[in-house]
Order: sequence, then C-alpha cells, then structure tokens
Amino acid sequence: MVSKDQTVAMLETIARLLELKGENPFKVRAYVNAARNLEASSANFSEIVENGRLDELGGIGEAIAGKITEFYQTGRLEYYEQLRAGFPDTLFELFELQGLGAKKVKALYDRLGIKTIAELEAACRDGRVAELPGFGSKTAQNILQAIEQRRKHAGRYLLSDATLWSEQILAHLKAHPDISQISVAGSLQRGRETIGDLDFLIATKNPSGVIDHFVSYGLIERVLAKGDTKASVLLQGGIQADLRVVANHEFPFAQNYFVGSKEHNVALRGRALGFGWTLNEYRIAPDPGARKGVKPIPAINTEEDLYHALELDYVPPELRENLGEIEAAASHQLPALVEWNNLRGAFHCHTHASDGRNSLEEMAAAARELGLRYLGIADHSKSSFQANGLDEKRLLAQVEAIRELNRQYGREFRLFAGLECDILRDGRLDFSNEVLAQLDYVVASVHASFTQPEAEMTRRIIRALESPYVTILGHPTGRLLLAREPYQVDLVEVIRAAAETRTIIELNANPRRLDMDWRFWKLAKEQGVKCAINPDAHSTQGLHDLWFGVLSARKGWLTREDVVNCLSLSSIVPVLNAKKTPPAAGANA
DNA sequence: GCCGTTTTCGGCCCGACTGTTTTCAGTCG
Repeated sequence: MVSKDQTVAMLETIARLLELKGENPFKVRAYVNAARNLEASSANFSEIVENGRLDELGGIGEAIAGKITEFYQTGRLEYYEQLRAGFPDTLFELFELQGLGAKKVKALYDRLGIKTIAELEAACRDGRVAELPGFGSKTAQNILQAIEQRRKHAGRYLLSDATLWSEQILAHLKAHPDISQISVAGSLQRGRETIGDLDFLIATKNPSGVIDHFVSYGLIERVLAKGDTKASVLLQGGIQADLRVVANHEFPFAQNYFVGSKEHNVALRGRALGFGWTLNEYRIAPDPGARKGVKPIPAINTEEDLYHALELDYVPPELRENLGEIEAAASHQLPALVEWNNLRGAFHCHTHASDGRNSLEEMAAAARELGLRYLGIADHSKSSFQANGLDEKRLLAQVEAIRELNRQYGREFRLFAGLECDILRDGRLDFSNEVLAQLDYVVASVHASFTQPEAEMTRRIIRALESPYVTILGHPTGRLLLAREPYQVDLVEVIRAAAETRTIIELNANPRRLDMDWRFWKLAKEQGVKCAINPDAHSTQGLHDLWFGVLSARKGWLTREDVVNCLSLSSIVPVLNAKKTPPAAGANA
C-alpha cells in the first residue's frame, strides 16, 4: 500500500518532469497544487482514495484523482514511469543549483548530455557550457559559483542562526538616515524552522543611497546583484541576504508580498481579482480586464488596511502559508495566537546533575530573570548513560533539594521536580511507578533505538503515554534539523493516543529541534491535546530558546489556552496531576 | 490539468534582475 507522503512526492516529481519536457506551465502548476493540497489535507488518505473522494481536496480533478488511485491500488503508475524513463534520476540534482531552472537544465541535457553536477562542472570549465545558445561565459561562471556554494553549505540555516544574522544586518541598515519604514520579510518573518535566505524591505526616498549602504555591510563575501530597487549579497557564512527598496506608499503592499508565503500571496491576489482589483507588490488597482463591477478601493496605509480592504481580518505572518488562514480570516475565526509574555513557566530543563551546565539555583535564578513564576527540572534518567542520567538515588536526592529550595522561594517562585524519563525499546519506562510517583511530573522521551519500524515505534510511544505518570511526551520525532531525520513514527496515531490518555505534547523549543513540528499542532488542538513549550535548556542561556518555541506555536495556530505553561502557578498544579487523579464520579470529562 | 456567484472555454499572480541578446528568455521570489 502506498502512503500519502509517497503520493505527494510522486506528484511533485511528475511536475518537475513535465517542466523538463517543456509542457504547458499551467499543467505543471496543476500537479504542484495537487501535491500541496494533498499534503496539507488532514483527511485520512486511505479512506478518501478508497471512497473516491479525492476531488473534495481541491486542485485534484478527474485526471489526477485517477492517477493517485492507480498508484494507490497497484503501487505503480504507468504515466509516471513513462515520464521518468525520459530523463535520468540524477538530473534532479541540477535544480538545486542557484540560477538553474527547467529550461537551462533541459538545454544542458539535450545538447551536452549533462546528467550530473560533476559533468556540469567539467563542461563549465572546458568552455562547452559558454558556447550553448542562450548561455555565455558569465552563465558558466555563475554555475561554477553555485556548485561551489552548494558544496560549502547545505543551503538551509537554522531559524536561530538566521535570527541572529538578521538582527545584525537590521542594526546596520537602521543606521542609514533616509529609512522611513523597515521590515524583515520572507520565511524568517513567518517563523519557518529553517531559512534559505534573509529578506529585508525598506521604504525610503533615497533608494540608491540605502542600497549602497546595504552592500557596504562588513560581513559580505560577494555582491550577487545590485539594481535600482533591489540588491542581493552573499554573507560570510554562506547565507544570501536580499534587500528590496520601495516608496513609502508602496510599503504595505511590498511588505505583504515579501513576507509571503508565495502560496498566501497567490490566494490574496485571487481574492483581489474577485473584487475586480489587481494586486502586486506596489499597489492595488482596478483590474483592467475585470468583467464585472469594480469595487471602490479604500485607502491603504498599513498591512492591516490591506487585509481589511480584502474583507479579511489581519493575518499574522506566522499563519501565512495558505493552510486555511484566509478562510478563517474571512469568517473572523483566526485564533488569538500565544505571545511571548503569556508564558508563566517552563518545563524540561537540565542541570549539571545530568548533562546540563548549571545548578538548580542558577536555573531558577535565570527563569526568574525572564519573568517566569515556575520552572520544571527534568534531568535525564539512568538509561541515558551518555548524558549522565540519574539513577533512583540521585533522582530522589534532587527531589529533596528542590523541595528545600522551594521552602526558600516561598510564594514568589517554584521549582517542579520532574524527570526526562527514557522510553525504553518496548515502551516501558526507565523507572518504576513507585519512583515516578514521587515526582511532580514526567517528560517521557525516546533517546535510543531510533531505527525501529514505524509501527513498532508508534506502539512504543503510545505504550508510554498510557502510563498515568507520563505528563508530557518529549520531542515526539527526535529530529535534529539539518542534521538528523526524525525517527519513523505515526504522529496522527500518537496525537490520538495523547488525547485519549490526556497526555500533554511538548513543543521542544530548542531551535535544532522545534519538535513537534508546527504542521501537526492544528490537528492536536482539534483533538484537545495541550502543548507545553519546553526549552530543553542545558544551561541558563538555553531558557531563551523559549522564544523560538513561541514562534513555532504561533505557526501551529496555538493560543495561550492551548499552552499549559501559560497557566498561573496555582492553575498548573492540577494540570500536572490530571492523569494521576481519575475524574470524580459523575463529573464530565 | 483544474476550475466556474454571467464561464464547460479560456483563463490560470506578477515584477525585477541578469545575461544574453538587439527586444527578450530564464530565473527568482
């Protein structure tokens, strides 16, 4: 049986192959749209295929539905295999190079027989590429640079790194006197977990002066492009930064456009057309081709005005992925997203008792410094010997030390005595119930045997959730962004089990993890699963990672009501005890 | 290939920059 992910990947490959064939671009887009809509759908894939309900997803018509069904039922798709046979698989790696699209890749393949990056590099060096029609020596040079860049950097960067670099560049840009408005744009502003490049937008009456100032930034390796309204540079460290400059009255349109996402923009433009308007990055104007009455255009000075003109509530940047936010904004159903200053505490912190760097007292002081009223300590358990995990004796000594500190803190602040308990290979926990019962809460996490098959891993985790002592499921997929793939686990099943067992799921705020991924929180929320934004701090500095957790939670549509560590000190205790205390007789669940 | 609040045909978001051209194609966002 074929999975949804495999089907999405197949549709994306078909789109690329059609592009290579030089097919109608709208046909290409139809496959891209179909892949995207399928991916974003939370419906049960098998069910909708088997019941012939694929067309309900939108963007999937008779032809593509037929192909998906054939692929699902037989594990093969004749159409796909014929397309694939036309081009070598290695050709796809050429698309990863900056500046190469379908037309150029096709030309390289058709005319020079180039199938791999290695062959392309050789052809650039010996001059064959420069001689191709439509190519030239500059193009060959740029391809070589793109190959070099790909070799040096994977091309994606952590949100935390991108945030730091962006703040430095912002400080540089703001030093210019002629800036009237400035904004970060792109995936960074939308809070994506990894970032491809940095985007900045400026409103000014002095475009050339501002652009000159931008390219004078100290940490630039190379200026990639510089024109009257935009410039691109490659920073030392490999990330690209783009600046776009507009006039003041254009700023809200440009801001909306460059924050994206592309899919959100396309949807907004479609909505504008429905009013008889055409929307671009500079303005909104009557659509000259409008076939019906054109609605008068209101004054627009801010992004808020723009959304309101389109009869939408303002959509925060984190939600702009065209995953339902426009429909929600139209019907006033957008959530009031959780904010940084809603946080009252945090769980899942390590101390030097296991693999952290600071003491209980230092972690508590750092938490109070951040304005938090409570902090949960959760050092590793004994099976994580690589992390100096605690055995029963050391754990219970730590519990006693925490109780003593709490007597000193009085009502001002509280440490919770917890544990990051390993979920063993078979789903059992690393400590007996007698030991776990002495703790305020338990985070249960997988730290070994990552390679189990999906069904086994899913059963393993669900078994752990069934323990009344497991309060929170820690980093549910174990992924390390840009470094390690998630282990195979059926998150939909895990979320269902968390709902049934009233287990909280962690949003691990460490920017290398951001796990559970923002894409799954909407589903979790619908099922009533609560979130704990946990810093997984291994030092006092690590508490600041909560910032990235809040950003990801916002991206997952979560409100302060969905996040348990927004609860006050007095309200959080019953939540931590909920699984251990069966509901009172006659009480509603 | 998909889609429809006048459409089952004829649209499908749109502009900047580069490099190659000599008016524009390709790529990117």
